[in-house]
Amino acid sequence: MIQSKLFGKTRREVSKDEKSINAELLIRGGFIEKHMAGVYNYLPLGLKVFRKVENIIREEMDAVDGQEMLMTALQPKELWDKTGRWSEMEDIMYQFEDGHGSEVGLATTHEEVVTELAKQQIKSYKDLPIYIYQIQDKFRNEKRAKSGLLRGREFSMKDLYSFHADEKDLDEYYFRVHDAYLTIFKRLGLEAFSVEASGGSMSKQFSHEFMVKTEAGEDITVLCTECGWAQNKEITKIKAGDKCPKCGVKTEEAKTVEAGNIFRLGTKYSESLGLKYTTEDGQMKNVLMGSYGIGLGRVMGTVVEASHDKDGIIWTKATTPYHVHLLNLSKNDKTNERANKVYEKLRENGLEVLFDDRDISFGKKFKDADLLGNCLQLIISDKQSELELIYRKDHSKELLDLDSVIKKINKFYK
RNA sequence: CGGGGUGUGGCGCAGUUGGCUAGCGCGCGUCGUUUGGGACGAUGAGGUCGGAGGUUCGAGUCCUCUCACCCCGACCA
Repeated sequence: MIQSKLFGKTRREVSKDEKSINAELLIRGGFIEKHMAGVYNYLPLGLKVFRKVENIIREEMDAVDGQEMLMTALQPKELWDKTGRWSEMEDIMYQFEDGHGSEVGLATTHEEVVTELAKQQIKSYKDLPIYIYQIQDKFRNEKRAKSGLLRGREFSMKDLYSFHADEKDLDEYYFRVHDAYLTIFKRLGLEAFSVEASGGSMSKQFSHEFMVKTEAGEDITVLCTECGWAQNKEITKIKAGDKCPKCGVKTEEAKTVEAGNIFRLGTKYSESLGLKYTTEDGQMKNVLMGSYGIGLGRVMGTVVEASHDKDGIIWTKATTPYHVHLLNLSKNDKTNERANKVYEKLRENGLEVLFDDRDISFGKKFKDADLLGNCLQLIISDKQSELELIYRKDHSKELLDLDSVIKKINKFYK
């Protein structure tokens, strides 16, 4: 991408109302713009990161046999009345009359729709188990939107729903998804760990939340640094400083952000919506369900919260918008020509390149490159015939020829 | 939803006890000089001061209502 043509300019300052680190850096970098409280537009650069997050999640959902589909956001009141959640969720659900006298709402989550759909597809034990997911926008009228992408009113979420004949099968799959989630966060470059938490209104059993340590977090987790035991402070009987119930080592408390959450729903929704299947010996039984969510924007915001410095964002290898940010510091025709060739050559080698061709001072280019936070920067100037590869994380640098640069970059992302 | 705060060119801000043509910095346009860590000079464009109503000879400034946004809290599949 040629930076002079990029839709999305960097800014030196951001509205004083934007208090969270993720919102400030993402807005300053031109990744997102705020449309209203808790509602953000994704500009091309932001979408680039978003897609990378999305693809990793998609790959791992496919790997646990999830089938992707897309459900509606606009839904009728009648459906939600069947589970009682129309009135239960009236504070947080956008509900309105459609002008023809029907009451409709924007989905906060999709258990109702997916269960209705499943009723048409699941009739027999032979149809089970089955796993379906979608990546779609959710709407929640949060009383107070805050923390940039971490708590929005409209946000994209991957939600997976599983359907099972018995508890054992549900449990097995639940922990399979649990591990898939850990893989997702690891691939994204986030240090996430799973935490036992309340099932809330979704489930009587423990649910699991996937937490990332950061000051911007809204949750407090009590955890053991030794064996990985962790519980949300809301439910735990262990106080920070107590001995870990599993291994006896002292526990501690940490602020965390919940990047994902998985629930064993059991028969809660199948009962209220009448989702049954026929067993091998001809009985009718309720289907057991699980639901599994990850907020994509929240993940993106969490990466920024967890990985930045005074100069800007430091994207992880998996989330970097471009593999390399090429900075041409020269205004000399010959060097410009060289820069164009380097740009072409990098792209021919399958690399994603952001090329800063703008007619501005070098200082700005450096500042912007650090703010945007691509993992690697590549400098071309009159000063040297070689290229200078800079690692965003620690600003270490090395002088290389083009072929070596390509090798280095490929190795870096491997 | 309770408490607190803020709304003035795109962004950040100043604007005195009500007074003249509403300023400054950044950004943007044009011209010139600059080029290894947010350069400099010249010049130009850009505003119904969040909105509505009121008080007054006169309102960015005072009053009432309203909207939006931020912070703390409550809430949060």
